[in-house]
Parts: sequence; structure tokens; C-alpha cells
Amino acid sequence: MALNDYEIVLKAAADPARVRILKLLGGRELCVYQLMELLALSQSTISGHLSLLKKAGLVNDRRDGRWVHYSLCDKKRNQYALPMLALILGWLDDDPKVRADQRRLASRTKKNDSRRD
Amino acid sequence: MALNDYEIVLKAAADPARVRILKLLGGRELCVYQLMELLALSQSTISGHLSLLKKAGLVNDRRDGRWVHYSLCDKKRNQYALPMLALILGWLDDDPKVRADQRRLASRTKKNDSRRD
DNA sequence: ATATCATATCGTCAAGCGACGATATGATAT
DNA sequence: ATATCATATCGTCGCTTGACGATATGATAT
Repeated sequence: MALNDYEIVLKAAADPARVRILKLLGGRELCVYQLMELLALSQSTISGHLSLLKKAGLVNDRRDGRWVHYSLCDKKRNQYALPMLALILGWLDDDPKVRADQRRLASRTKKNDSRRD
Repeated sequence: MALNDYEIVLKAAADPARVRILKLLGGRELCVYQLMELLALSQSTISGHLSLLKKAGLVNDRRDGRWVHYSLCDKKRNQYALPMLALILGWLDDDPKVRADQRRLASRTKKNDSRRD
């Protein structure tokens, strides 16, 4: 039913922690562990958010060894997911928490440029 | 804070009963009493949904005697409200419940064409 | 002032949600 | 096989949410 698909996307997008995740995933892939540090939430919490976002068709996962890389969904799993994502990506760049997240991510990325994985 | 404004809009829009209300308000004004009959929910429930939608800037109210007419918000009370509304209005026309609501509204309107108010 | 009608607010209750720690799974390395 | 690392799932707990009936408010009419 259409209302169900709508509801799962909207509810998934309506949580602050999950939007922060979506914003962080804009353009790049991230793993649970990184998000966990960036948002300062427990591993199980992050993992739960991600599986919910995945169920809503907002997010993709890709396993690579022990790491699972999450990224914004490109395929059309849910009719409402991509338009909603498009809106969100254009929003909230001026929000303090979101900005802080992005800055944290940027400095982490720089720090790990020399890292081998 | 921007995330708050975002959150209130998204949470307001994420509830099935409230989307149904928004869809019914597309183009026309409706009062609590009518919505109450159309959605088959109690008066207090409808009233509560409407005041939440209003707080989110998705809906306007206009008092006329004892009736309070609700309509989709046109002014920009919340930066996220109008874009979200635009999305919603283009969605869910194929949903069974939404279609049923629209049909009920149409037949009610026809029935009351002769009514004086 | 009283009655009535439309709506708003309040108190309550059950269900859902987000956080966590603990434990399970799955992959890699020794 | 065992240990370790990254992630997933489970059980719990406190808070929020959506529904309701009961009651309060605000407007109109008598």
C-alpha cells in the first residue's frame, strides 16, 4: 500500500540522528564505526538507525570484508525515498549540529589520509 | 534551530491520519467536524492533529463564527513546510485510503450543495 | 442568563520509539 | 580452532505518541 511506503520513508527521515546520518552520507560512503564516532552514539544505535534507513530505501549497504559501507540509495526501492532524499540534501547545511558533523568528518578524513586499509 | 523546524514538519507529515488531512485540504477549506466524519476519528483526535499541523506551519486556520476553517498553509511560517507540502500534494492520489477519503468528501459536498450555512 | 453548537484542552492508557549494554553473527588472521 | 574486529540483533527501560472520553472555551441564538 502506498501509504505504508510513504510512512516508512517519512518516519525514517523524521528523526534527527537519522537525518544527520543522511547528511553525512551525502556524496561518500561511511561505515557504522565511523558514524558511531561522528554522532557519539552507541554502535547498536547507529546500526539500528542504518537498518531502518535501509528498510525505507534511503540507504544502500555494501559489504567489504568486515566493513559494511553505507551510502545514499541510488536505485528506486521506494517511490518516495529519492525525492525525499533530494529535499533533505538541499536542507540543513546551516544547522549547527549538521555543520559540526561535517567538520568532524572533514578533519577525520584528513587525519586518516595516510592510513592504509 | 534548523533541525527543530525540520523535525517538527517531518514528524507532522509522517503520520497517516495527518497526511490524509493534508490531502483532503488540498484546494479547499474544511472544518474539524467534517474531517472528523471523513476520517472516522474522534473530535479531540482531529483537533489535536490539526493543532500539530498548524504548529508545523503546514496548515492555516480561520475562525468564522463557531466554525474554524482549516486550509493548507500559504505563508512561509516554516522554511520546510511548503516544499514538503508540495511533495505530498503530488503523492498518494493512488492510495486506497486517500482515494476513499476524496470520494467521501466529494459525495458529502454534493449532498450538501443545497444546504444553507 | 441559558442552551446549543463547534472546537480546544486535559487526563489517561496502550503502543511505539530511541537509547543502551549484552550477546550473536560473519569475516579475517594466526 | 581461536582470537579479534566490525556489524547485527535482542532485551530492557524511560519517553513520546496517538487514540479516546470528559471537560473547558468561545460563539450564536433564545
